[in-house]
Amino acid sequence: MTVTDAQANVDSHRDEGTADLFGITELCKEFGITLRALRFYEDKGLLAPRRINGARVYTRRDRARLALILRAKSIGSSLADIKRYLDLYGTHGEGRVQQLSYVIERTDKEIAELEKKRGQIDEILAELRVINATCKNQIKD
Amino acid sequence: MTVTDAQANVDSHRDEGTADLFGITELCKEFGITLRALRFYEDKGLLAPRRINGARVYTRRDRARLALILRAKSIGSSLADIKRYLDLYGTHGEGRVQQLSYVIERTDKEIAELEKKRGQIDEILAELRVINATCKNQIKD
DNA sequence: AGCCAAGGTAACGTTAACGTCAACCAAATT
DNA sequence: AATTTGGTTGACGTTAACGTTACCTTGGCT
Repeated sequence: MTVTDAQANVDSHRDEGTADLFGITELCKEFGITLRALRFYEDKGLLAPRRINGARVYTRRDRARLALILRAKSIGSSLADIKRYLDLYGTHGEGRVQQLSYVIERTDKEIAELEKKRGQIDEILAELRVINATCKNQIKD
Repeated sequence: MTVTDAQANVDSHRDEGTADLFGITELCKEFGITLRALRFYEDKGLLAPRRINGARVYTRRDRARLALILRAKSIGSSLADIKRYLDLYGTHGEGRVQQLSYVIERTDKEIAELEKKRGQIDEILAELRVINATCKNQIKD
């Protein structure tokens, strides 16, 4: 993931183009989740796909949000956290100064927390590597 | 967290010395968890403190295990995962070759998963930093 | 002896994140 | 026309990880 990739991801959150559209089954298969889960995220306000004749239709923007939801889930964030998190996308770009500074403040905090979490992972990794190395030494004799 | 620290942590999992002992309230306050939670971890087989006259008495080993439990929880591991995880500590050192290679295999897998998780965090971090920088640019005008 | 704080078990309640029906609709196929 | 396919909304069930309440026990203090 390069900086350019990250920029592209962020950009796609602002995309509303009708170019690529996805059905619910399509999206579920792509991300390996169930229909129920995807609808559940919508109930919780994490997604708001268009409706065509009642059926859900997802844009690239929705798809990007879903990707973010799943990434955040995989590192242990709750859906409630993720919702607050998602609100940071989309509103920036044309906001007033007050809005902008709020987003800056929020992202600063989120960044700090994520870095802390990464630190926890590194600690566990260090311990696991010690165990791993110890075993390999033992087996060498 | 240096390599030496990690080694010390792993070592303390093998310590059974009666030197430092802790009561349940003491331990709970130190780690900021409730009595219920600590007892719950015991029910789930993550801890097995000594009993003195019915009351739980924790050793440094138990304390180290608890620290690991909480670290793992903070990055989104379930208690069931953590249990399997904890089994990697303690059995290595005097095991037979078969046991040792099993531990090596398991730690290899866990390490891979943690590194993947770390990658997910880095991706989210990259996106957040883009948003953060964008806002700061906007506000500069 | 009487009491209280700290500890114990047992059992029910709660929240998050879905899974699992059941019943319905609408377009496409046979 | 009937059926299959793919979608919809409830509504209830489930699992994990505790919270909460109720009710004993025990060592220490006065």
